[in-house]
Amino acid sequence: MTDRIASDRLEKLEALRAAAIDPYPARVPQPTAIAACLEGIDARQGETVVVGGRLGQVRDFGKLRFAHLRDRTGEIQIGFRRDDLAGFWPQRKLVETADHVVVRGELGKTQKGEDTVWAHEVTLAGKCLRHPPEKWHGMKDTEARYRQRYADLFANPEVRDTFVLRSRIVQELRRYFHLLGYLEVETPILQPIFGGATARPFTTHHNTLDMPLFLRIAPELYLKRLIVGGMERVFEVGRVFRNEGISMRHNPEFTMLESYEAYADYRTIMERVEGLFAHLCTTVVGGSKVVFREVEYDLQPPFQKRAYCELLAEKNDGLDFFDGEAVLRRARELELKTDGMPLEKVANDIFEATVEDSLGGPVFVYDYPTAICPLAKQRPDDPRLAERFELFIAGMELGNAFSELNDPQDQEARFRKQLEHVDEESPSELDEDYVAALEYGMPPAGGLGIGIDRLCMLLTGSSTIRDVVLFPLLRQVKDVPIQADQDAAGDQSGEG
RNA sequence: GGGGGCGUAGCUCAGUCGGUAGAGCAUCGGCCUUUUAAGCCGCUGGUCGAAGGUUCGAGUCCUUCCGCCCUCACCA
Repeated sequence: MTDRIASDRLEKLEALRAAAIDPYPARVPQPTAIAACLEGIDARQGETVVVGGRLGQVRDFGKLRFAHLRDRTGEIQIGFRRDDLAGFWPQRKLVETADHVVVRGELGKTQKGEDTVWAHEVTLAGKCLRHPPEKWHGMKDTEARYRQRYADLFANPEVRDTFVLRSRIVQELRRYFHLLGYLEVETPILQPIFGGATARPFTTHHNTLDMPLFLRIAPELYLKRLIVGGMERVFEVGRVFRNEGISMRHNPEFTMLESYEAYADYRTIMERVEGLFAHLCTTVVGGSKVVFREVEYDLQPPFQKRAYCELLAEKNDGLDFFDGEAVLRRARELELKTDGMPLEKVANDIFEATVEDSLGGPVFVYDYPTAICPLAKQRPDDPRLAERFELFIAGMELGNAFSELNDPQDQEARFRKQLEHVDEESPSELDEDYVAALEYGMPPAGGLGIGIDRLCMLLTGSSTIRDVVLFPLLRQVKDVPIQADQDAAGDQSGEG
């Protein structure tokens, strides 16, 4: 038996059909949520209920069998007694672990006092044809878990808990912005010019327009066009795509929150971020403390605030970001690449190499050098610095925010400067339409970007991004054992 | 892309020095009306990731390839 369709389960399927039982009926009795059945159950003994879900381990005593039934809301034991199930009894063994069933029965208890639905009518709702993962160890193989998340989800309940939590995090994040009067919007994912971040894009092509397109690396430039248009407070939660490496912190497509608020600056946005974390702590986390990679973090605002250049100097023997010679010297010490790179990028690499990992946080790192912030407004008192901050927690960059540059001439000049060092990560052309938008006048505004996946990692205690992404990108394979054996599985081709 | 590790039954895993391919669970058969990792008895189940090589003999040693994980690089 090398095929993954279990032959014994196929035989049962055929036996069911022979007994005129549809293993995949179009309609079944509508079940009520198991959690609702459990509510006040002690006062409801003998009440008839209908529950539905996937069948757990069956414990067979000949004329009596037990199994647990799980739906999205909870789990309850089902008791199958021969004397109550004259019609179903001959077929009882054709319905087994991992099948979907709907059971009509009465609420009761076992001799040991466990809440149980004593079945009077059993309807097979969907037959499972594959061997389910092992009952005790669950599904451990990480590759199989990611490739077959559907099995991971029912074999490992904590996986589902994580994604329920993720859903609630996003829901509460939306609610937080709605309460502040923000409007949720959607902007193009297919973009003729990519911008708003530094990253290699995915490329695609529109046939009818015969036009090359990029999958967005950030929604930033479109959202700020909306600020020009007078929408004043907008946010978007959406997928962005970066054609880069995969790691515990990186998936090629990930979810980003971006928000823009007119008449705000980066100080306002710091308050917004602190308010967001406070909101998430009370509504989702149930406290301000989270444990991530065995370290506890307290997310109670206010957060620590540290100046970028100070941190750089602290960790690098007083290094001055703007002292080119010292920067190159230090970069060589750290064995960082320097050839052909702009000095500010080298200096920032030093920052990332020496400072970031030590930022347990939560900490706002603020006032980044303007040279590495092409979309942020300069500090009026020191144009070398930009009004920008990033939020670090657990050494991870979780958020990025700035006072948005709204001077169209300055913006165009900075775009032109970017084009001097063209590489795969830089836009290939100047986004003239964005400059045109700014020329119509954008109010001063504060903008924010938060990596939702990383936020979820932190709040769910998941050490890898793949545990908060339902279907992380994996290399496609044709010949691993996970694929059904064509011969044994019959005609499995295509989905029509 | 660089470095390290791993891949054995449907699932979770052993497999010693190179010498007949193993266990538990699941499945199947038998007993059992209060179990909950049910229990007891019996059976079945293998392309040892793939290909090649060394050897009388390879799960084990060598080479190449595939996949996953970890780590570094880059980013959020």
